[in-house]
Order: sequence, then structure tokens, then C-alpha cells
Amino acid sequence: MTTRKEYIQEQRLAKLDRIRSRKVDPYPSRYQRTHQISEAIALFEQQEKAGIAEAPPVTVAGRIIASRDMGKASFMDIRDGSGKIQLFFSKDKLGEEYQFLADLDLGDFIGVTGKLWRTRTKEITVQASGWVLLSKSLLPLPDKWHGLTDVEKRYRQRYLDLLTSEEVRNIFRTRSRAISSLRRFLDGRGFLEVETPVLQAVAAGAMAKPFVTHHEALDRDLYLRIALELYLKRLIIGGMDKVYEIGRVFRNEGISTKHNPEFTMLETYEAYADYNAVMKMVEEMVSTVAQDVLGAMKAGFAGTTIDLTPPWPRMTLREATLKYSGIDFEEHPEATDLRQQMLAHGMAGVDEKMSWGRLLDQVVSTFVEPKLIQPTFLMDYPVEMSPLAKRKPDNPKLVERFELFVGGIEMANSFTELNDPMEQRQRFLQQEKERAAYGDEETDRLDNDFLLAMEHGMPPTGGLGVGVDRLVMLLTDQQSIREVILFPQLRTV
RNA sequence: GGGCCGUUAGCUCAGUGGUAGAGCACCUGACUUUUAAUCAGGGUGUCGUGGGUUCGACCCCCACACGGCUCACCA
Repeated sequence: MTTRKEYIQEQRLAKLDRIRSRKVDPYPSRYQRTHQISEAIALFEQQEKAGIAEAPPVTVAGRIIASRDMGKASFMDIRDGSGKIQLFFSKDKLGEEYQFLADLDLGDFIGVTGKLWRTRTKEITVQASGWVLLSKSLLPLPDKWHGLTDVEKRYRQRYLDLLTSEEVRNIFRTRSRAISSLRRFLDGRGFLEVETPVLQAVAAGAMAKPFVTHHEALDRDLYLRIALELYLKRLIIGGMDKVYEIGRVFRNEGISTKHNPEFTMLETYEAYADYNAVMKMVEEMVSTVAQDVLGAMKAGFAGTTIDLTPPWPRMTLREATLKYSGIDFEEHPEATDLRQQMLAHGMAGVDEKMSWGRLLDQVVSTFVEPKLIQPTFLMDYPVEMSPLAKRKPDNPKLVERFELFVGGIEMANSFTELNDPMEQRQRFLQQEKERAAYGDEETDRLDNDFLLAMEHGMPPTGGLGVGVDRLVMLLTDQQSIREVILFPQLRTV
């Protein structure tokens, strides 16, 4: 039985045989090009501007993405990483070599030498004086006009998606530029970029369920990090006053348009700063990145325009929940009481087995977060929700913490870091108690080694975590995190 | 995990309880300035998988797989 795909492949294999029978290597080891395609085009435009009639020959290489055969002359479009250019082949110029073009297919890579000129339709074109096959493709590319629309295929075979979609290529170009811009911003402020362990004995520093793995030689379980936090704080303790890390963290949780099991986090820690200073820095950082990447402080997102010009409004969590849900959490300090309020305000699916902090988190995500479209800082969270943050001096029930919301999505989380080792131990123990009481695997974990570090003395510090993927979603107007991650997690088939 | 929707040619998509369709791609031929080239001809399919109903299933039913959206979960 011959499937259509096999039929196409047989034809390509036959071409491969013909090519080899001419003693041509279809996969040569090297090829010397003189210009990237965009460079060749720039060169020609420059010379044209200067009035130089005859452009020097160039040698370019790329993948054939279109072919228009005219009999004794033909056109092809090739693309490399920098752009695309048209090629012109004619029989009177190439002689016998011309007929071998018949063994080329869309998808093959070729190298071409020739001089540049404009066709009568004004397109800059390489007039081939010689060409060489650089790599033969054996499978057809997706439809040149429609590209790939099957989302599953787009993610599983991202290379095809990238090949056929300029938009997708641009998303990942923007992602790269945004990350460079983040680094530039922080480097410029004297932050030191560091790398900390991915494999950890205790996965602490956030409320999330970790992935477990096993180290054979040590014969012990290790966890993939769920946050960068506790190791970066160890560095603050070690006297690195300003540090940051951009790295992958892993959370063994559900997949959604806003969650991928592995995602990229930026965390910064600055000694002698507090959350107010960090807030200011975040505004500047995000608006600077937007300016760098978009050339503007405004971003179109989900059909609205988001204005990132600082300063951004600040609201306490209490104000926000009162305003958007009508619930004043300070009046309901017990879990049963708060749960009742939530039910009274029409919330469904309020789990019996949730702690007060988790319940309040529900209120915030249901009523408050969706309303925070323009960039907004929510400040001053209850201590129950924030085991690593320092209490407010004037209200010990609250901590100096903020979260940044843009487009209804949480982008960043920050606090004035708790640096009292005795209290930190108590907070960890409280978390452990809650885990026991509620059986919640996401409750933060006690990290003795981290406490040991803190007991040696930790300066007052402002810390920050930014969801880089989500920031890229904002900058590229994408509603799904999978669109900004090259290879998002999918079930293996 | 629940609900809804989807899965047909390499790609994009139509389709009917009774022989499986189009465009692009591909193959053959024509063509020396094309731009989704054009013109003439060609058809290369496990209709997601497995059951069931039926004289007959791509279509109807059930289960499963994968994906999307959504709720739950999750900062």
C-alpha cells in the first residue's frame, strides 16, 4: 500500500538517486556564503542609492520556499534566518546545469552565486551564475498560503510552524529581545546575573507542587525547583547585594492558557531595598522593555490598549477585595466565617478543605484579578498567604508584599523579604502545620539549610519574581502561554 | 478531573446511511521576467483508534486517544 506521503517521498528519493548518480553530494559539509540575504539586499539598495550601476556578485544560501518555472527560465524564492530573496535562473546563462534544477523541491536548501539586479517588477533578485544543492528535503512543507492551522501540529512540529508563519517567528524574536532587554536593564543597575540549582533537596520558596526525581549515585530523591527565591537569598546573605536569575522553574500542576509545567521566571533581590523601591523598579523595567521591544509604552492586548507608562496605580488588597467583591477580609479572620461570606457572595466550588489564606486567594482570583486590566499593584497581603514576606510595622497581620496585574494576569510578585530567622522558622512551621491539616501539597516547605543561612544574618532586602512568559504574552498580544513557549508541554502520543 | 467542540489526502478545508471531493503541494507536458505564475493532463486516502447498530457506516451509537476552549486546579 502506498500512501500519498510515501508516494511523494518516493519521488524525492528518486531525485536523490539522480543527484547522486551525477556524483553530486546532496548533503555537502560546508558552503561559503558571502552575505546573509538581508545583507545582500541592503548592499544592493546601498549601491543603487550611490548610483553604482553594476553590483558585485553575492553568494547566498537558504531554503527554497517558492518556485516558478517558466521553461527555459525560472524563479525561486529562498529564505534564510534574515529574510528572503528571489533567484533567477536561465538556460542561456547556466547551460547544461539548468536542467538539474528539476531535481530541486520546495524545502531544499541551495546556495547561489550571481549578481543582484531588479527585475522589471522591481524585485531585487539574484541572477544565478551558479548554484549548488546544500541539503535535500524528503518531506513536503505545509501549504505555502495557509501554513499550519492545526494547533496540535503547530506545537508538536514547531519547526513547520516557524517555517510557514511570519507571525510566529516574530513572537519568538520579540521574546528573545524582551529577555535581552530585561538583562540590559538589570545589568545597567548593577545587578549580577547568577545561576542556582535546579535540582534541590527541598523544593521551597513558593506554593506549588514539585516534580520529584531521583539521583542514583546519591540514592536520594531530589526535586526540580519551584522558585529561585531561597538560593538567591542565600547569595544576598553572602554579600551579593544585587542579584538576579532568569531561569526555568517547574510546577507539577495543571496546564492551561496561563500555565505551563515549566516556565521562565525572573527573580531579583536587592539588599537595602523594600517593596516600595521594587515597585518603582518594576514600573521602570517593564516600561523600558516595552519601549525597547515595541517602541512604545502602549501594548494592544486582548482587544484593549494597555498603557504601561509609569507610575501605575497602587491599591491595597483590602481595598481591592472590598471594591470588587464586597468582602472585607479583615472582618472575617476565620476560615469558616470567610467561607460563609464567599458563599453569600455567590461563589461556587468553595472547598471545605481550604485554609483562610487559600480562601482569600480564591476571592482575589475570582473577583479582583479579572478587573485589573491596566497595570495595577495590589499591596499588603495577609501574612497567612506570604510565609517569606516581612510584616508591616503598623499592622502585623499584613506583610509588605505586592503583586502586579496586567491584562487580568499576574505578572509579578514581590515583597520586603522576611529576614528574622526566628520568625521565618515559625512561619515555615505554620506552613507545615497547614499542610498536615489541609493535606495541601502546594503549601510551602520548611528548608532548614536556608534557615541556617538566615541565622547568619540577612540584610533588609526587596525581592521580585516576574513571570517572563506572561510578560511576553503581554508584549506579543497572545492569550495563551503556549504561543510564547517554543515547545509547550503536550501529552506524549 | 467535569462540560462543550474538533480529528477526512503532505497542507488548508468541503462532504453524503449507498463507488471519497476541491484548492495548494506532488507527477507528466508546454512556456526566457514570474510574484499564491499560467495552461493541459494525472490521483497518491486505515475519513483519529477500537467496538456496536445496519443489507451497507466517513456519516448513527458506545468507549478510548489526542487537541482546543472552558470550569475546577494553579499565583
